Amino acid sequence: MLTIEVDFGSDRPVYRQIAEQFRGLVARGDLIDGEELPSVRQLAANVGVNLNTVAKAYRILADEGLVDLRHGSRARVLGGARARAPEVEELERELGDVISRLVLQGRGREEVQAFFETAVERFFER
Amino acid sequence: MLTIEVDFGSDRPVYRQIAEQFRGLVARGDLIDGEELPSVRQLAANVGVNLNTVAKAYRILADEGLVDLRHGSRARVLGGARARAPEVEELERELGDVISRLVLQGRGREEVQAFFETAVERFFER
Amino acid sequence: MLTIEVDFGSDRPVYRQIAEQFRGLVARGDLIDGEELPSVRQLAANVGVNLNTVAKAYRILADEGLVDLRHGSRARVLGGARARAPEVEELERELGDVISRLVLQGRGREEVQAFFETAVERFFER
Amino acid sequence: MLTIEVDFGSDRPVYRQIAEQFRGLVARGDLIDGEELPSVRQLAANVGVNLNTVAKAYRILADEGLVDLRHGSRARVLGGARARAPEVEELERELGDVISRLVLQGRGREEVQAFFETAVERFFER
DNA sequence: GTGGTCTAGACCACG
DNA sequence: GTGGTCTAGACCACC
Repeated sequence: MLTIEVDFGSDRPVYRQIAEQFRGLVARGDLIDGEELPSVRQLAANVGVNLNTVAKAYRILADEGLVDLRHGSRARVLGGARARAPEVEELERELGDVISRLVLQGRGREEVQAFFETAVERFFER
Repeated sequence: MLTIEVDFGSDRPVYRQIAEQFRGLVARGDLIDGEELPSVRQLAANVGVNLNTVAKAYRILADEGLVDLRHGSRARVLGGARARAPEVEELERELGDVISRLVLQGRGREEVQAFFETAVERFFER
Repeated sequence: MLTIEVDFGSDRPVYRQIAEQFRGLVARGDLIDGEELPSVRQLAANVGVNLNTVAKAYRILADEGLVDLRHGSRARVLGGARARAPEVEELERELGDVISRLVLQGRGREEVQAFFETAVERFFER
Repeated sequence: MLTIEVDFGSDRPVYRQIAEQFRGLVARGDLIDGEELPSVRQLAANVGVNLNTVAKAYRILADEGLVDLRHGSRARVLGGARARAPEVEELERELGDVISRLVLQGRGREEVQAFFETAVERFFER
């Protein structure tokens, strides 16, 4: 069974946390083309959140083109998935803020680089 | 004059966008110890938002230890400031999601690395 | 129903008065782990202040780690809460000034002691 | 020369910090009946604040009946000074909040008592 | 003139 | 229905 975990203490909305985790699973290849996602009810019960919250997460993934959502049948991962809008600018802005915060912690350029490399390794080698 | 820009279409609250930009300016060294920030009213007028919205952004920066906010005088950058630890875990999670999105755009490991390196360069060499 | 009272004549801001009273209720154990606070709107109406003023008070309590503030659901008291250290020095200074004022009212050392003991009793035995 | 110190980082207004320190000096008997306070200009220069700020502090002390303020001559300590309004309720409220904050730090009744006794000792034995 | 507080009221995000 | 964001605008506290 898939492990989805939610941090209720976080200020990131629950539905985003869920969507984000599925995005990660698809990006990593842990969920592949045609594979079924848990049903909304099942996942909601497992995670301990409202049905609508899970439904909202799935809708986001569908909007991004990552899953195929149909009435009556389970949500399925869409294979040749290529995320929707390029949104590169937003990613750049987001990265920029991460760098700022690392620098304000007193880290220099090399340390920031190292932090990034570790993150990439962790992603690809797991 | 300082350039602060706000995207009203974004879902990130305006006050956060403002705080984030100042954080960047301080991290980059474009704003240094003791330097004055624009007055709340001035900036609010320039950016085209309400006074309270700017005030909220300044309050965040003050809480992070980046600026000194005092009654009756302009807000000033705090020099030896080391921001309130922004929790490394959150930065890691945030980075992880950026990687996911890059991968879902079809980028491979090298391309992700390159994207990060470009971001770091852009930050440090400007 | 919770009783929160505000003195509009005081020079202490209303939002602080509200936060202070909740702090007292939690410290006294009148509000315990998991218990719900009144909704922002409800309390605002009861006390006769604006919604934002109450929200600001709740935000302070959340920042101190005393309550859990979450979108869509009521604010709740956080149990194992240990408030953000309020800096002992400040408490000492504050106490020092209270002593000065008591002395200037003509009270001697024993009377000051008695005043404090009464305050402690009142706190713990109610 | 009198030592008055101001913490610009504090959120307590400077004029109050100054008034508070004089109040302490009078309560402790370090400043006695008829004794002269430094001139507004002198003190302002020493402390590094605006003339008006010191003047405001002196005005507060005068309003409390602690000093005699006259045009043309130095401010003098008033001997049989008995602070103005009894304000006992405010002192009680203030003490109550100090107790709350100590308790929220995890201190029990005895520890709170001890904290208070230490404060009283420090005041009277210095 | 600076930042802070508060209001009334609209609209959004979340669960 | 909950808390969050933002506005327009008034008034206060501080220096």
